[in-house]
Amino acid sequence: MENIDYARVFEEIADLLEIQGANPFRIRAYRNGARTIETLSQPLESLLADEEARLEDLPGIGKDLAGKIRELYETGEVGRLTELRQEVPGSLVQIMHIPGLGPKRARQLWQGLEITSVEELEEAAREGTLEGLSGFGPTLQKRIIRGIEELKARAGRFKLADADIYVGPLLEYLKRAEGVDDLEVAGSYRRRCETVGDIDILATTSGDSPLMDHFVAYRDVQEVLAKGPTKSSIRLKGGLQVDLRLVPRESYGAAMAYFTGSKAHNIVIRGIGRERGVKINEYGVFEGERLVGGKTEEEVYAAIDLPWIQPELREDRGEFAAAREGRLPELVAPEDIRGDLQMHTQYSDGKHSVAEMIEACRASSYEYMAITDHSPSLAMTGIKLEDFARQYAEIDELQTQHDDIRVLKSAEVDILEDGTLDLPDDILAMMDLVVIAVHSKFNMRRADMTRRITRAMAHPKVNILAHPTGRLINRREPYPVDVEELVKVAAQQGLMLELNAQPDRLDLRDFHLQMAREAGVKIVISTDAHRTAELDYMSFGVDQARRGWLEAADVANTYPLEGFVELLEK
DNA sequence: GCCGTTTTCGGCCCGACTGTTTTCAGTCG
Repeated sequence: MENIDYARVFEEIADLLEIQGANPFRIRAYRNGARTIETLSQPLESLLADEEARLEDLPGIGKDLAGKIRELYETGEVGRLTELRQEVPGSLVQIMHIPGLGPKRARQLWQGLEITSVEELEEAAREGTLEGLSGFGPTLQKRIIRGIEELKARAGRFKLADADIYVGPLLEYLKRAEGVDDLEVAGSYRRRCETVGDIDILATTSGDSPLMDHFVAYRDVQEVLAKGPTKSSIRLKGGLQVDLRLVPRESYGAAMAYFTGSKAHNIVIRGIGRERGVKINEYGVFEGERLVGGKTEEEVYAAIDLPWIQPELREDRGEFAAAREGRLPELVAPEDIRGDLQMHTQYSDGKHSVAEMIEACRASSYEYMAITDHSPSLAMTGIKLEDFARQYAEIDELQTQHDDIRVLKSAEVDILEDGTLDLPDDILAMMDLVVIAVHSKFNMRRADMTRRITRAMAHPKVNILAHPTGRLINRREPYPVDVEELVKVAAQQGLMLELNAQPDRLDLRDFHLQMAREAGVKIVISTDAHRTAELDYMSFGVDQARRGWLEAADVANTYPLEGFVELLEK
């Protein structure tokens, strides 16, 4: 099992304890433990195998949680969780994750109306039988129905970052099977979509390879859904479905193109093929019955007189015209990134100190970085007003110790309801750059929200608008806002827009990035790291940027320090 | 349930806001 699977067990225990009304600090201890495991830089199971390593040395893991980790490792389950599931219907956990509902209301539904599943809840909400429960007014009922609809729409889809956790080790395992030649993931995973439904792996083998047997024998298989000589399907313990297809070598490129998609992209390919008198399918390129290509993807595209198109662009969003006209973008790559422009420290809600964040950025060979703690209006999370001078003095002091990285003084300044900024001008004046963002009052009307943000963007000190739509993948819709207008204002005022690389934000969306690029607005890809390990989220930001057609020149933090600083001047 | 320059039990991050009520649960970061 992967670390995330261990973390999920602790999260589930925490959820069930919460419904039971257990001690909140005990609940938090489980969540802290889950967090520690999830952000561990090495596989928990390699620690477990290491005699020397002590789980109890991990932060937030004591004797009890360490015991439960070992129990899960050795037996595949945790007794306490099994007990809890008997005491509290496990399906209440799903109910608890519907926006507007929490542990108390989940328990209320269960004990008051014997509702234990999302289906029962939906029926009750639609029939209005929730009225009888105190606290369940008409607004909340509507919210519940909407929440359930959103839940269904995303059912079974994994965030790319979560899928990544499973795919790496699985591929490594599969490559160890005898006779495996090619092995690659296709599908939305290869296109680096923000979420993936399942994982499609294609392979070619030589001789009598045991690949399919090897595949279904993987240690993390929950269920073998199908097994045949050319296609097998498994469900992993984490719930992710993986299909493995064995294809003939001469069809590998055609199959790769076909299974990478998108569907819309493939339809265009086949259509152009038909115009030119060739048939293109997952087995190859055919003239009549004769196979004339398809060993590589290049051959497929060549059959319709086009250059190979990057998977991230294959959405039928202009890539065919660009390919025809020789103006496919040269997409930004992880190694182009020279700095990270949003991160938090212990001064606000970050886990690590300024010094630790600097060390981590130096380890990434960045040339520059910005410390952007939350402004004070975020209750108990934001940095205290009087701490800015102290933090900036600390940065100055640390800066004297390093000439290989420039530490920019900044803050993630909250945009208040009226579009003013949450910090006075004398504090803003101390900063090298100013990042602004919305963190509260999401339910404004679209026009009002747009005006609120553009007013904040008009402040002369502002450089970057962070996570411009506020959406959380699978959890929260974007607040209503006119992104086109934000892009226009950014272009007019020489502001940059952030592409937030947190795997559950990836905000802006790919098509917004394309829009910004066309308007000449520079994008910064920032991790918004709240701990050193999260600086690695940069790669997900780069994936998203590539889906948005961005080249290095479109991304401000690919510029050398001097060039980046010039971009700050408006 | 974890943690500790407190070694043994008390502290652990919480305040404003919203929808619903009339005292509270859930949501933000």
